[in-house]
Amino acid sequence: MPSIADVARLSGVSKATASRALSGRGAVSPATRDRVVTAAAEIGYIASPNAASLVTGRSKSIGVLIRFVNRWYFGEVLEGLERAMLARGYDLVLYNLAVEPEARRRIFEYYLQRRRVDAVIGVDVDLSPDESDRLARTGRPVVTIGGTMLSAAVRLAVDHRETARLATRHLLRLGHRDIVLLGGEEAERDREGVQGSRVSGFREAMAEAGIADAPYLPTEYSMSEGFSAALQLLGDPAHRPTAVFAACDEIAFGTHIAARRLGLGIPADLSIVGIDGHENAGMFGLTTVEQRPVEQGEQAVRWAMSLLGEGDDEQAPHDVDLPVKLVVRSSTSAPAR
Amino acid sequence: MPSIADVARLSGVSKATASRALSGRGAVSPATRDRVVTAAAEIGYIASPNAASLVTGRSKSIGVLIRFVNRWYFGEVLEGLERAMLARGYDLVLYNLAVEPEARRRIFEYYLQRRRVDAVIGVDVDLSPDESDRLARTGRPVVTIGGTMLSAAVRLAVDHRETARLATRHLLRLGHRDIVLLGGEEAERDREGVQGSRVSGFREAMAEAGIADAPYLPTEYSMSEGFSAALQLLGDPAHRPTAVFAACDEIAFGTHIAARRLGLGIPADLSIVGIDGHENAGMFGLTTVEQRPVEQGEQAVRWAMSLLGEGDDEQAPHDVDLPVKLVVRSSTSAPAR
DNA sequence: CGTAGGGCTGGAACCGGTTCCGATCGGAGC
DNA sequence: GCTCCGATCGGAACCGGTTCCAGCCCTACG
Repeated sequence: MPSIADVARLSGVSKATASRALSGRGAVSPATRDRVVTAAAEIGYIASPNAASLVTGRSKSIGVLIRFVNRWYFGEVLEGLERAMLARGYDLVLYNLAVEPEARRRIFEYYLQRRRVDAVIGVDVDLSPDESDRLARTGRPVVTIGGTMLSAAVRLAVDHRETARLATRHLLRLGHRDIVLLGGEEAERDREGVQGSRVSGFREAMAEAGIADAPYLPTEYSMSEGFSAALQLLGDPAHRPTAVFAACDEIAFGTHIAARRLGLGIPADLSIVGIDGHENAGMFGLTTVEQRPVEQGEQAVRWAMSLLGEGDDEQAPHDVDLPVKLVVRSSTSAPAR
Repeated sequence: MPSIADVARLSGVSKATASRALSGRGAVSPATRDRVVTAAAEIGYIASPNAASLVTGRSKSIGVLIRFVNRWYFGEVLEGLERAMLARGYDLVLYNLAVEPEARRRIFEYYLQRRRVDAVIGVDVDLSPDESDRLARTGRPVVTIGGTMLSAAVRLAVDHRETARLATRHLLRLGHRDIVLLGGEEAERDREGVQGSRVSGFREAMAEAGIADAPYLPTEYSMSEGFSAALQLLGDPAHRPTAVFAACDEIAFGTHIAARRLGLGIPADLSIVGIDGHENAGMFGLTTVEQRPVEQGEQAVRWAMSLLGEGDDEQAPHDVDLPVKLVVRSSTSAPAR
């Protein structure tokens, strides 16, 4: 492996000038810069970021703390993060928080402390005050997409409350009154304070329409859980709602399948609206409130770069509202009768 | 940030002894080791792997080259990789190959060359000879799960041909003769040479039963593509097969949904068998050949460690056959009539 | 009692970069 | 012609570890 000393020798300059020529910092005459650069190319020299990090304190890598790694939304965000980092010369170091508590502790007490990453990006993770504190003490800039991270300098988030209102109002406007929210897991209630949850957005919109305490069924964010919950909910014809608001598209898919299995036509007998903009939404003709997870990842990297002083000098804001968009397909219509 | 010099000073020894005491290499008296260790704990010292990597050449991180990051199988493997690396003190550096060619080139020509990772694990990636060569020249040990990587020292792979045979024979044994394979994308034919593809396993099993040139429909490995392909395949009652062998579970799900939409009962009018063991297989009652992607990831890390000399001294084999298992559920039965 | 040998330890070199500081040089300004 | 200044460059220190090597002490053995 060629080192910068080899480049220096080959181009007849000192290590110092070779470093300056290659990094672009400091004054070097155009002629010598040329010589150094061609020499480096000739022997295939590539600087070791590890060595550089010792003195600069920058390792050209970013840690990603992610809530899951194997769910649709997270895979998409990860794709965006990866792509954006790759374009800027940064490595992505992955820390999955969906592990047992002991392993999670090690992430905060050991991995994040060993000055390996220049910044941390969180993806929908909820940190305890202690974890947040430990993260803050590393002195690294922190960006987060959703979740609760007290130590984040920049927080990107979709307004869940508003998103839920959008979806709910769409159903209300079509004439539905008997709507059930599927989703809104227990845990989400804890996050209420931060941004407002999907549950409260749903209930607010319903309340505006004069319907108090609109019902919801806690469900995990997965197709199979949505399926079983929907089977239960829709099984009794006497108490069947005319519309289901699924807290994510995968729940909506499960609901869709359950409904058809029960012989219900969609949207004839049941309207369904989801949240996410999942790639399979089109296949189900699902009306949904789209978010753009890949772009969310890219944007998170943009702000992380800005915090690291590698950005386009835009001032990083503290809070960014991520856009969502209602996309109407064939799964919603006015209720029968 | 405390450095090893701080630890040394506090415990009254030299940097050299402190290093020996903490790393466990070299002779240190139990008494001084104790002093050093407690001093380190007291000031919260954590060694910088970057600094250590300079002299040891080991950075305590492993690069993961992955074909996709946002598909079920890959998310599962990633989970296993992450968990296993975390347990052993290694960082996971992610390189997603599902990027434009220019970015892909940079991964091989730049990122993998900057001696950041100690080893590379590939997940179902097909490397060009040039890419393989570049990877080999880094001198890093390489482990791969599936795919084609010439430079891999250890290759874990399910026997796709055998897997397809298993699934096909299951259908044949139930009495099906009219079976169509959904999947077997174009690209897979190129990989024929390596391990035998699902297509050829299917055809061989069919040929054993006296059916030559059994039909298959190239389809991308996704639910929505499976859905449209199945709609097309099953739409014409005159040429409808009695069973579909889906090359992956997501295609099987799509087929399932398409079949029911066409009013077909499963398994009454159509049997379906898939491959993967997807978490949603249970929901669809899908008969499938299970593989264990999380465990595959864990195993890949085990062998990488072994190649790095951190393993349990087992000799790393060159080829490992990953186990699969036929799980029969309600989506298959004898054909009607 | 002398010596060999082994256990422990510290000094110093080193890994591969970056950056501080001082030296050199050439040209502008007087 | 002399001074001054800025551009350019090299030497050396430094980042935070690891490891080579030499030296010390102590014990075992002849």
